[in-house]
Amino acid sequence: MASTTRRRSAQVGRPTTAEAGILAATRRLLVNGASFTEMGVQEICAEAGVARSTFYSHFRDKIDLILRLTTDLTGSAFETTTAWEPADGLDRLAETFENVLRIYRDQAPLRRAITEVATYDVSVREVWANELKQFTDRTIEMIRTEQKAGRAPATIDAVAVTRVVVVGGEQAIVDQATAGDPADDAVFARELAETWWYGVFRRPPG
Amino acid sequence: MASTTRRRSAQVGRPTTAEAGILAATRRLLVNGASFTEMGVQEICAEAGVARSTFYSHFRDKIDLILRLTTDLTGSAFETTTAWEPADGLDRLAETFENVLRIYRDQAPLRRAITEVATYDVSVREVWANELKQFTDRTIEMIRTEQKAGRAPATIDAVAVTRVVVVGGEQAIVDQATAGDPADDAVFARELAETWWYGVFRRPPG
DNA sequence: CTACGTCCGGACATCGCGTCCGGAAATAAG
DNA sequence: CTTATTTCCGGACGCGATGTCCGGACGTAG
Repeated sequence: MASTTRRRSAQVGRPTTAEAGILAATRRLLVNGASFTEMGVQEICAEAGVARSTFYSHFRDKIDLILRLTTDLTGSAFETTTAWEPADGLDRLAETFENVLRIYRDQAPLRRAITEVATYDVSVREVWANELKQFTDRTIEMIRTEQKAGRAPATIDAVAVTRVVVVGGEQAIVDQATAGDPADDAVFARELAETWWYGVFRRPPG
Repeated sequence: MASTTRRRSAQVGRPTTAEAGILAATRRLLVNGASFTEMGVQEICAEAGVARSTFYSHFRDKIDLILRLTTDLTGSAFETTTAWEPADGLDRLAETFENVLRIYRDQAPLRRAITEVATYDVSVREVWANELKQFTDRTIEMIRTEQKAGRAPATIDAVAVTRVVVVGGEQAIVDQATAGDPADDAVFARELAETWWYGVFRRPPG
């Protein structure tokens, strides 16, 4: 419980508070390739130079920790992608994916951890699905607009194709960011952009 | 150690051996929506009506169990997809995806469990990646063939676009199979097929 | 009957989790 | 300086799950 009469310690604090230390240590361990599921609280605390009991006075459990970490990557990638719209054209779409890929490379370990936990924990899965939802909604809207303007075939099922685009695209980007060579990022981004462009937004009329 | 003088029991055996019982029980629990990571050995044995010690005389640990389960879905989906080739055209591709979706719906719980464990266990991840590899290799080959025949643009980077197609496509199918309405399967399959067809195999020349 | 293989049931050590508490250290208020 | 308050340490505790081990029951094949 925070005091009402005192300001919280470490106001501009050099002596990094334990909570921030734990967050940073976890990120560090993830960057080093550790699996979040398999790393213990003990291990995290050792890396943070903090007592194990201190961990539990800041986080309810490991799920709470990963959820707190999730907050850090709100926006960024989503903002980048949602800035693009069909009128910007194919080249700008490829550029957008290249930027997203850059962001994903930075955040890769953390994103990996989140999807990792999301596969078996409901609360994390829900948080993550919600992050994707805003993106899904926007894509559906964009496709419908293109259809009304006659630039995309009216026969496209916007909802179904959005599943292909968002779910599939996200996974492909994650895969490239984790397993692919950074030198190939530009080529990959271009291919992803062209596939979507000619396969969806400018698909030839049936 | 198996006897050399006696044949192994249960040769055609009705009295279902404990091992098969455990395998079946695990599958049953997965179908009921349980998370493999979160279900204990105790739980599995209770469902199988088997002593916990018996589990360990058949499986080294839970990873061994999931690996043994993986064997069950060799082929099937892969065989179905690799049967298709570009000469068969768009309609047949849509049909193929519909079939794959049917298979995935049957195997969904097991596949979910495997990808679940694959996110944090190396051995499972390797086995799974190897399953996908044969599919990846074939796709790259198909695209190159189309390029040589002048039916697909020579500018396509076969390796990069295959990542988009295989990794992204697999995930989209899994998502539709787990979260999508079965009634929408045909529409989804059609959209996936058209996206690939016009976005990759028959992408307009740059 | 005997040898063998399979399974049960329970004991055991071990480990990680989450809780709890007394006390040290640092810091701000009086 | 003294005191109150916050933060953290360090360790104890109970709990549940893991993986190992063993004695013995049971059925079956020689």
